Amino acid sequence: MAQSNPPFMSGVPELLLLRLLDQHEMYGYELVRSIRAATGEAISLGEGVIYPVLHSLERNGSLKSRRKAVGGRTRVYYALTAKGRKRLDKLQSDWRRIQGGISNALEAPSHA
Amino acid sequence: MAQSNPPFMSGVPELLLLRLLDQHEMYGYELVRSIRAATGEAISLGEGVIYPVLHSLERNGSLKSRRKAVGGRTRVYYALTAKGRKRLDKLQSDWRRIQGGISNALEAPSHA
DNA sequence: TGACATACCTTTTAGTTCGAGGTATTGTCG
DNA sequence: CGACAATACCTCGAACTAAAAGGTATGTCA
Repeated sequence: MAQSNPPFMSGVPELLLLRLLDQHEMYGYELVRSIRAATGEAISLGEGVIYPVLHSLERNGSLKSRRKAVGGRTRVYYALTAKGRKRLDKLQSDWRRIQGGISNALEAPSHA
Repeated sequence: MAQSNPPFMSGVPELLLLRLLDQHEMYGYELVRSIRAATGEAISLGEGVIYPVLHSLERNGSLKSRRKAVGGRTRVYYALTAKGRKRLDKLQSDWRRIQGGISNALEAPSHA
């Protein structure tokens, strides 16, 4: 099944992760819940989305990670690098451009 | 090259086409320019995007088409069906949900 | 004639989200 | 003590789709 290309979601996981990690470092499992909370339950991303994106962002230098043992469990905390902050800036401006463009289009009168 | 997954564009071509055709019938080549205009130049979609989407929307019954000869040239005009209008409603509400969720996330204070 | 705009179309490519599945540890409740 | 939920990490395969480039043909205008 795997509805793989849900409308309007492309790039969203990356934007949200970078945005949340810009506030403070977090680990994967925590991010799953933070995304739901930060978006007011509007967007929910599974672990199968979060972890791959986290890994690819770390690979390309946007994030750095450190392991931390907390109460017997090991957590992998991620934080933004300078490159990650630049990437976030770009994504945010892309988002605003597209969001604005669509707003323009939707605001026009219907079935004129 | 074919930058195939540009951020934030998934579902956008379909939404814009349905939205513009909800105002009045149009043909492909015209839609290419209308999208640029309607979005305030923020979004530009090539014919290689428009035509396939038009065809798939017609195939699934969201659009109906009629050929029309205009000044020696043939144009294929597309118009929304009832099903297309329902599809537009759904996409618009999906868009608003996601757009709202992202707004929430972006509005929170940075690097707390 | 040449060049450009109009008007239609297809093929190939890239890549990303998603669900499902898998492992292991800790905490909780009866 | 045993069972189960929650925590925490991870991988894989499938489905979908936007984009670029390329292709055809006609009309217009200098």
